[in-house]
Formats: sequence, C-alpha cells, structure tokens
Amino acid sequence: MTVVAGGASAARPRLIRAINEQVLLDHIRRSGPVSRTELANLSGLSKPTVSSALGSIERAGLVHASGQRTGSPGPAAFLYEVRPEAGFVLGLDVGREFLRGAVADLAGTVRSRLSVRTKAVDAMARVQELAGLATTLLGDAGIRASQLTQTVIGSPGVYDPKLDTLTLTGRLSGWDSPAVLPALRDEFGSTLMIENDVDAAALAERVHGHGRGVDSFAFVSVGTGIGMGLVLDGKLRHGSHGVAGEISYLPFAEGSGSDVRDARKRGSFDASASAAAVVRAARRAGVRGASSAEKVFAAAARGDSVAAGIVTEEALLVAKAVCTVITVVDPELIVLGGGIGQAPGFLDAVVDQLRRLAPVLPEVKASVLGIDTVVAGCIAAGLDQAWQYLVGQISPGVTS
Amino acid sequence: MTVVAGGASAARPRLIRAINEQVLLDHIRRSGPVSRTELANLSGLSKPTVSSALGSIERAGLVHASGQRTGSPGPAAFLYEVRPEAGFVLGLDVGREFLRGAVADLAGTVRSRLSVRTKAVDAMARVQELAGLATTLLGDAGIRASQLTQTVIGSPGVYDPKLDTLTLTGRLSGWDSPAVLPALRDEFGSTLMIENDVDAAALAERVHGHGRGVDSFAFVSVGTGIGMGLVLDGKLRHGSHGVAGEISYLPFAEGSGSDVRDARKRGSFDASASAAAVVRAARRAGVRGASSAEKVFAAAARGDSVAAGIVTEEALLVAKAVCTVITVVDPELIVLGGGIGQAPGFLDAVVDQLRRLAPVLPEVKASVLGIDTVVAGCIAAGLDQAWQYLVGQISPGVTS
DNA sequence: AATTAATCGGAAACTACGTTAACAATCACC
DNA sequence: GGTGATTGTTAACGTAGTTTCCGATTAATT
Repeated sequence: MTVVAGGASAARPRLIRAINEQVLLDHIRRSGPVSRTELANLSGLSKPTVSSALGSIERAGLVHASGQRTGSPGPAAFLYEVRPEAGFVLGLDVGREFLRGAVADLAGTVRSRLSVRTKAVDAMARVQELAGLATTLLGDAGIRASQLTQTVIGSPGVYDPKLDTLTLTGRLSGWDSPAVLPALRDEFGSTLMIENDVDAAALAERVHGHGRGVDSFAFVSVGTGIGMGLVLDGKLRHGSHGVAGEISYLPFAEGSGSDVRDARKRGSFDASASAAAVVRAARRAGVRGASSAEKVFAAAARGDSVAAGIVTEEALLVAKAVCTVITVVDPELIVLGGGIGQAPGFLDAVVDQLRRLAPVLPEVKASVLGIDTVVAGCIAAGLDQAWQYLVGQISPGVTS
Repeated sequence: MTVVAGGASAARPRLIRAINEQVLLDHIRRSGPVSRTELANLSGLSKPTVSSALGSIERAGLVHASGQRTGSPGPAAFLYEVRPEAGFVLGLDVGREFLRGAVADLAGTVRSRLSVRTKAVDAMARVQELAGLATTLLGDAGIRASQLTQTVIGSPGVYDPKLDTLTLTGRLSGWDSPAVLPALRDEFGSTLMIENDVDAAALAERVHGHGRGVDSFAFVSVGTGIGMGLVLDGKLRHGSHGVAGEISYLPFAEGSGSDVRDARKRGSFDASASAAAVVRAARRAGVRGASSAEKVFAAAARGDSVAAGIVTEEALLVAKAVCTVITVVDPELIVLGGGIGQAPGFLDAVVDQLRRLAPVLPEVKASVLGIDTVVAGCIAAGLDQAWQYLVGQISPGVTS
C-alpha cells in the first residue's frame, strides 16, 4: 500500500515511475527469476509498462536476464533476477571477546564469513582489528573495498544522532570515547552505519527468524547483558536519543542479585538480571559449581531446587521487563534471545509469570537463530540501505 | 515527504493527482484563505496544475472561494478556504462523573459544547445519556445527525480490534460488557470511532498543546487513574491488542500505598500511584485532612513534611513509569497531565527523580490544557478521519 | 488622466507515464 | 506440419504536469 505521509510534497509523473520501479524490484527480490509477463501479473501493471520500467532498472545494472524458461508454448521467456554484483555489503559484529563479520552480495548471498577472538586492549586497537578483519573478508570474497555499497557495524551502545557519539557502551571499555567514531569513519569510509548489536539481532529476527511477516515485535536479549530491539510498523525504532530498547535501565531495583557498582554504569535492571547476576545469586544461595549461568540453568534442569528457584526468580525479572514492553507499546510478538533467553524451558517460565502480570498475553517465542545473528542483522540492515541507495540512483532527480 | 511503504502496490497517473489534491488541501488548512498563485508557490506545483486540481476539490465541495484580495497591482485574486459545512464531527468524553461533548465543523470551529453530570447507574443508561447529550449538541449547533461525517467517543478502556470489544474499562462499571459496543453503534451509526480517553488527550496535546511539531512524545496522565497516550512518528500507537500505554499495569508492586484488590482489576501501578493511593498513603502516614490528593499536595506546599514525603514518593513512582517509557521507546518529549501530573511543583519533583534513574533525560513538560482535553482530542481525531474520508471521495477509484 | 508595471487566470504546445488493443514471432503438442 | 498458447513490441489514446505566452485587470507613477 502506498502511503502519503504528513507534510507531503507535490508529486510529479516521475514519482510514479519511481514507485513502480521499486514495486518491480520488490517482486523480483521476493520471487526470484521472473519473466516480464509474470511481473505484469504480480504487480498489476500492464506489459508495456513493465517492459519500460524493467528496461530502466536493467540499464542501471540492478537486475539482469539470467536465463530463459522453455517448456511452455510460445517463445522462451527471459527471466530476470537481481544482479548480485550490483552491490556488496559488509557486516561486522563487535563483541567483547569476539569480532565477527561477513560480506554479502546484493542478492543476499554470503560471500565470506569469519570470526576472530579479539586481543585488543583498548578501543583504537579494536578499531584496527576490525579493519584487519574487513580486509580479510574482502580478500576472501574477492571484492575491492570500493565495491562496498554499505558497511554496517553492530556494536554495544547506542548512537546519539544529536551528539554524534556512541554512548552507553557498557562492557566494551573505551568504546564510548569520542575518538572512536572518527577512527571508524576513517577506516570504513562514508558508507559506514552503526547499529546497536541487539537492534541488529532484532533485524535478523525480522528477516530470518520469528519476525518474518510480523509488523511489530520486540526482540528481548538476556545474556551477558540485557537489551531489546523494537520493530514497530515494520521499522526498527531507535528513539530520539538512540536509547529505545535500552531496557537494562528499567527501574527495577531488586535487592537480591544486584550489584550497586553496576547499576549506574549498565543500568539497574542489567545489574539484577544479567548472566553475572544469576551467577551471583546462585552462589549466595549455595548452588554448587555455579561458575556460569549455563551451569545454574543445567543444575535447575537436573532437579536442583535451589537453582530452580534462581531460574524462577530470573524468569520473573524478565517477565517484568516484557510486561513493561507490553504495557508501553503492545507488540504483536515477543522474541526471547541471548544465552539465558534461549535456554531450554526458560520461555515457559517467563510465560507463566507473564500470565499473572500482563494485561494481555502476546505471542512469546524463543529465538532459533544462532551465534551469527548480529552479523546477519547488520547484513540485512546494510542490504536495505544499499537497496535504497541504488534505487535512488536509477533515475536521478526524483526525490521520493 | 512522500513515503512508499513496504508491500507497495503499483502506481498510476491518478495517484499523483490524489497526492497533489491532498497537498493542496493541507496547505489550505494550514494557511487559511490563499490564492491560486500562493498555492502554487507553497506547493511547488505550476499554476495550471493548481487551477486544475483546485477545481476538483472545489467541485467536491471541500473548499470554496471566500473572497478576493485587492490592494496589490493586477486583478483581484480569489481566495480559497476550507468550506466549514463540508463536514461535522461530534466528540464525546465518557467519564465516571461527567459526560462532555462538542460539535465542530470541518474547519475545526466548535459549534456547540456541553458538559453534564451523569446520573446513569448502569452501562445501558449511560449509552442513553450519551445519545441524549449528542442530540442536544446537534440541536444547539443546528446540525442534523446525517451531516455528521465522524463521531468519536473518548472512553476509559481499550478497544481490542481482534476481539471487537472494549476491555480494561477500569472504574467505569459495566462498560466492558459486550452489549455496550453494539448499543453505541446502534445509537451513533457507522461513523462511530472509539478512542481511549488518555489517547484522545494525547491527540489534543499533539494538536493544541506541547506536542505541536513534535514527532514522538508520550502523554502521561496521573490522576484518578493512570494512563499514557503514545505518539510515535506522528501517529498514535494503539498496539496490537489496544493496550499500548496502559501503564497502570506496569509491574511495580510497591508495598506502601497499594491495595491488592485494585491490583488485578486496574493494574498494580494504578493501585500504588493513583490519587486514591496517595490519599491512602497520606492517611497511614498521619497527614491531617487528607481527604483528597489535592489536599495532600496543598499540605506539602504549605510545608507539611510528612505530606511532602508522600509527594516525593509519588514523584518517584511516576518517574519510574516515565523512565520505563524512555528506556522502551525513547520519545522526544514527555507531557505530564491529569490532576496529579499537572499539580504545581510536581513536574520538578519528577524530573529530579528522573535524573537519577533514566539513561537520558528528554524534555518533560506539564500539560497546559484544561478539562475539555479529551473532547478536543476526540474532535481532532474525528477531523483527521473525516478529512481522510472526504479526500477519498474527491476522485473515486483511487486507492491511496 | 494617461502610462507603466505587476499580477491573475487560462490556453496552447510539449513531455512523461500508463493503458488497451492489435500483431508478429515463437514454441509445444497433436 | 498445422494449431493454439504465449511472449514481447508497437501504435493510439488518456491522464497529468510543465513551460511559455497572452489578454485582462488593477495599483502606482508620470
């Protein structure tokens, strides 16, 4: 559906060409190789119009004829598909222990993928490691840096557009220094985009996970840290200061597992509900071998009633956070992710608590995506951006 | 800016006419009486196009020439403005004690306004009272019911589009009965729209209050009940089940003032932070003459340190709710409304608490709108809807 | 009072875009 | 090899917007 927004500006005939080109591209992306006639049926446009618009798109290099379909009566139909080499996207995930990355072409095919353990001791060294990883990825994929249409870095912290800095970077020490952003821009050029890591994971969920076809959902990640990515009306919401979804700052000052030193720095909710908090609480309660949250959950699964109590307590905390999200934005779906969020049985424990707390119970699911989720989300965000850019290049002078 | 949404459909030349007609209408609405030439300059369209499109709009009856401007060289320019009689909107506010309402024309001018104290003892009697109020308002305005383009009722509770019922109606007893909605539709016809009362107030804030020109803001109302209206990207967010903004269900189970009987019915946060909870807490603390929240606030203002403590406690609760909203959606602005929210000094108390809690501090303001806010919001919502409908009628067959 | 300059509204000619209808070319199938 | 379905193009037409030009009108100037 075409929507005319609030302060609309006047439309010219070119606009409708631009819209129709986008419509055709959308269909080609979704349906793979298709013929002109099929595109006419899919889009509702007439055959001559499809031919004409497709011509522009083809001349711009975004699609190409990939083959012919025979077998049916009549001439062999030319099949058109996205030209993968029309653009490349680099996605990078900056974690505290690992750097991960991948290069994908415009069709979404991953051309190279890599994870490395970080040895960097400060922020600038980390920037250099990232640049090195990027070089390796480009080399593996056989791509020159100039061919990159878009680079997306998924990182802890939020980008404040008004201050043009990264803040609230939590466990990634030094990453909120004002020098980091210029250094990154210097390394990766003007096509660089920075996305919060959990927001990127939410985008991956939207493209590859439970969020497919869902208009509004919240991806809640509980693990080493706590965060949320919010997709409303199909668009990721960053917020006016970039802090939308920073639920580690929810004002739940639970006594039990919280650590006051963490509260100010990473948020009081993070301090009481992150993996470290689970371990702390388990140790205090006397759970043996509680060296990690996984082990506490495993103990609970084995029947350790004290550990089970810790797990229930944790489920209550997460349920409160989810309830908060429901009462504020009421999404269609909640996806739980992260080491704790995806732990076996945790989903049911959260839903049980939620039933008591929330005014309505939306769908709640555990993420089925794996370790490369953030990279996948960065790629997805980069592809979106790259498409927008390339589509804008088809017929210059059209402000859509 | 014109935005093409996700699953866009093909565009035809007619679409651009439809867009331009809307653009012209927007300018006429905003700028009052304007000439063709001025419209051409405002919109960027050429004079012949403006003349042609304006012709369609005029023939549809949405605008009319209201006069001529002389004084400058050249022929007198015809001035066009919205034809007020092209549509009428009825807005009604269903409260526990009062029913309020107003009738406005398409230009937004209020033609009649009325408040009555309700005597209804059950939901059906209340529906009848509403119908009576509507009849009086129409009579006062000299309008027939058939001339109403849109009727909007602001009411406690939320409309669940999936179940087609009102729920969570809180203090309005019987209002969530499944018979209410059919009865209302029977009385008010197919143009009836139901909006949550706090959401309506948020819309009023957007049109007449601090929300003017602000893209994303939250209107938080604290008084007899607690609620929020959330405007994101210029649009009111209802949520998938209609419960977006029902912050009375925030999982803050504060011990002090809460009443367990209320918690399940109206939400645990309502039970601990509504006006009734303030009075309960004040009485327990031994504040003399604490018969209403106003009196507790007045005592605090006079220097009663115990009452001041209650007020601080209340400010902390509200700040927690606001902090929650910030961490979830990060709006540009928070507007405090309602009897407690607009109480003198309360704003500063909340901001003080917020500084400690929230990851960022957005603008926070107290509403300056009065008792007719909900009605004004209903009128605003109805006018929007009426415009959409009437614009759709100009050139039939265009799916925008 | 006559002339000048500015402005308004519209008509003519042209461009951009999409639609329908007709058509030649092609291929599977009988 | 004929038949029928299908593909992609061409031609004619309708809608919409733009530029250019022009007559008519009015205030300001001479």
